[in-house]
Order: sequence, then C-alpha cells, then structure tokens
Amino acid sequence: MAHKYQYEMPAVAVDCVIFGLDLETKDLKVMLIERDLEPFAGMWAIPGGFVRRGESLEQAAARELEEETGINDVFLEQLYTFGDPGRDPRGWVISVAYYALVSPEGHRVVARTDARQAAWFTVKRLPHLAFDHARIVQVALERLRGKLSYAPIGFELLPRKFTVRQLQNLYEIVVGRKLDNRNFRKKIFGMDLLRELDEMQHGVPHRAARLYTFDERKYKQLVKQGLAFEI
Amino acid sequence: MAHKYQYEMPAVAVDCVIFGLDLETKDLKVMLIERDLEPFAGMWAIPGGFVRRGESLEQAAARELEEETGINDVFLEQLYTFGDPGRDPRGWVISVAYYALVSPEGHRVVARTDARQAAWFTVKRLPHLAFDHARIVQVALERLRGKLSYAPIGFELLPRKFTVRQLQNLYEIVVGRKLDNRNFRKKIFGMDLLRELDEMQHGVPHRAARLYTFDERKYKQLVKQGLAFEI
DNA sequence: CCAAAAGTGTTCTCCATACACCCATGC
DNA sequence: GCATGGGTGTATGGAGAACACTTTTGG
Repeated sequence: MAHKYQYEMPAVAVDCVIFGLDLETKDLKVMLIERDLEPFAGMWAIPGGFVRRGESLEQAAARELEEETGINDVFLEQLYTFGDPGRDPRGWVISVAYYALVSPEGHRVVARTDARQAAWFTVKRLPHLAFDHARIVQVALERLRGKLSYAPIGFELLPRKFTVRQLQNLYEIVVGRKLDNRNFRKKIFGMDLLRELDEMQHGVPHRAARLYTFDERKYKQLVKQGLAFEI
Repeated sequence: MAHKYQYEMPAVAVDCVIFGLDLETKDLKVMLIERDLEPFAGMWAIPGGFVRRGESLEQAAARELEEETGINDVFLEQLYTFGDPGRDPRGWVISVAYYALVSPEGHRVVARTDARQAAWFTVKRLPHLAFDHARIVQVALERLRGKLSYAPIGFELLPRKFTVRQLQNLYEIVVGRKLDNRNFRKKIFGMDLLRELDEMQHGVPHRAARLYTFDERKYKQLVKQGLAFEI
C-alpha cells in the first residue's frame, strides 16, 4: 500500500504529444485539446490524465489518448518524465510524457462527443500551452527529429500505402531541409524495405505515382543481420 | 495537495544505474548495493529511494546516489520510467531510473559508513538483482552503448587526464569489438576535441603515452557549427 | 637487449553528393 | 498540348577500412 511510506507522495500523470502529418500543406502537426477544467481552463494542452492503479504507464497513456481524442492503436513511446516542483499549480504532480505518431487515415479530423474539443495545430505556430506542455512538445520534437534518422518510425505518420514522394516529404518536413529526390530514392530502395504494390496513386492531376508499403518483415531481418536503418 | 485526486496514488522512486570503468582489467562495471531492508533484504540492487516533496527528480537521484554510495558531482541523465503494476511487492511504486557515469578517480573503492555495502560488479557477471533492476540495468546498457557513438559522454568514464589508448579501450569495451588504432586516432584527432598536455603517463613498464584532456569549449563550438560528434 | 605498448601513412573502396532531362497523366 | 509532378544515371570527392613497421621506455 502506497500510504505506508513516510514521505508525502506525488500524483502521477501521463501526457501525450500526438504528431500527425498534413500531406497537403506539408505540415507537421500536434493535436491539442482545450481544457475544460481548472487550472488553465479554456487553454490548449496536450492530452493526459492520472495513472490508475493496476495499469502500466503505457496503458494509461493509451487510455487517455483514446478518451480525449478518440485515437487508438497507434505508435506510442515513452518520452521523458517531468517532475520539477512547481510544474503544476495544483500541487505535486509528476508527469510521464509519451509521444504518439498517427497516420492521416481515419484521424484527419477528430470529433469528440464530450465538451472538450481536440484540434490539430502546426508545430510552427502553437498556441500558448498549459502547464509546462510547451517544453514537453519541444522535447518530443527533438526526439522525433533525432529518431527518424535511425529508426523506421516515419512510416507511422504515413498512410499504409504511400508514394516515395510522400515519404520524402515527411523527411523534408521533419528535418526541415530539402532532399535530392534521386539520392533519396537510391537510399530508400537500397535498403530494400519497401514492398512495391501493383496499385497506383489516383485522383491527382498529373502522372500517378506508384504506391508502396513498409515491409516490417524485411526490416526485422535487416536488424537481425546487424544492419541499421539510416537516412 | 495530492490527496484531493479521486484515484489511489503510487509512490515514486528514483533508481540509479552507476557505470564505472576498470582500466586495468578493461571491464565495464556497475555499482550495486546490498539491501538491508525487506523486501529483497540481503540481495543486490541498484541504489535508489523515494522522491521527496520539493526536489526535482534529478535532485532526488543525485541525493540517493550520494547517500548510498558517497558518489557526487557526476554525469547523471534520466533513463526511463518503469511503472508496470507488480514490479514492487510492497505495492504500487513507479520508478524513474537514471544512469550515472563516474570516473575512476576517487571512486575506485567505495567504503560507506552505514551497514549497507556498495561494490562494483562487472556487467558481464551481475548477481541476481532485486525488483526489476536487471531490466533497468539492461536498458541503461543499451542507452550507454547507443549514446556513446554520437555524444561525447565517454570522457565521463575516464580520468580527467587520459591517454588516447585509454579512450580507445573505453570504446572497445563498451561497443564490444576491437578498433584499428590508427583509424581511431585519425578520427579522434580529426574532431579536434582533445587538448594535448605537456604531461606524460608514468609508472608504466614501457614507453609512456601522452596525456590529453577533453576540451569542452571546443566541443560546444563544434555543436554550434552544426557538426556532430560521432565515432 | 628484450618486451611491451606508443605512435605513424598510404591505398582502396564505397557511399554521399551534386546535377538535368524525359515520361506519364489529367485537364 | 501543356502543366505538373514522377521517375531515372553518372561523375566526383571524401570518409572509412584495411594494413605493418619504427620508436620509446623500463626492466
């Protein structure tokens, strides 16, 4: 039982930075919710809440994600734990932050039934955030940028079937710099991680691009051989 | 006040994986303490304890480190937060894990005054550990190995004045594979991060090697220029 | 003078980069 | 037929990897 310890105890929350991609505007987005309770009522924040007895931290993060935004079954990874005294005006609250990567499919617009609204914001122009959430988003962005170059997590931000150009756009958006398309293709195809589909892109006013999927089996084989993903 | 929340609350601990280097035997070591309290009394564990009101998580980790091993003023970085239900037989305890890197100077042998003993163990042959500490050490090892190749944290494990060979040994020990000394020197010197001292190694039964120190100012300049450390 | 580790250059291969044009499709 | 993005090859330079001998010192 927790209360047998001699010291005062903190509350433990999980908060989740949700990243999404707007393939049209080529923007990296973060999903925020509008707080309906004090403190910071009416202000934007990343979704989160208190951990419950009997659940793991990751389960708690997934539950809060689902409850507050309707998003489920996405890439979710622990980011960092924030525990500075004074970070929450209610008292002593330690927050275990996670970040999620969601594909554009099915999560384009999130409509929640409860009063609280959720909406996507471009990372370049975020509103003022509640608590220390600006800091948390900052850390999440650094992690995403860093990890993208050595782990195949970018695919989580794309639809299941995507074009090579979309993949390149993703990297350009997150890294923040243009890449040479010939060199990019060489590298991607050289890793042999994409499965070419018979299907083509459609509904575009120009030549249709071929669609690919990320081949997780090939990736796992590659890892076993000691070869790493790198862009 | 924490107790106004409706849910039961966990206790929050910090635990710390302490890495050290044995330059003689070329072993990577972890410092463990023998528990004197239940649960797991008499078993080896990584040092840790509960966070107190008013201190940050990092302060708590540093305090526990000092209290239980006498080590202070060392590299300390947050690792991961472990919160699976059932990880602590006393009840619901979430642990924020840190890892520390200590240099051989002054911390070769730790003699604590209280009953609990602390000792260095080779990572290759650790005893059975209390709680989920084996898992925590495992995660810390992976982080150390990974981070060593893109951040200049290895110097934290060496004495302030070291030879190039000692630096190479460090990398060979942690990465677990022999490196070509000519290529290693080329790379290290090419980054221009070491300050050459007028001093030489002494007390060795063969040609004495030159001593160097890590030049943090040069490193910070390098980072500003967008150039990254890499081995 | 012998043992042991320090210190030093060159060659080759491969990968990253730079760079420009034709192709397919929708309108 | 034209506008728009899709898709393709080559040449060059730089970095990493492979590789062996001389130098210095203590004993």
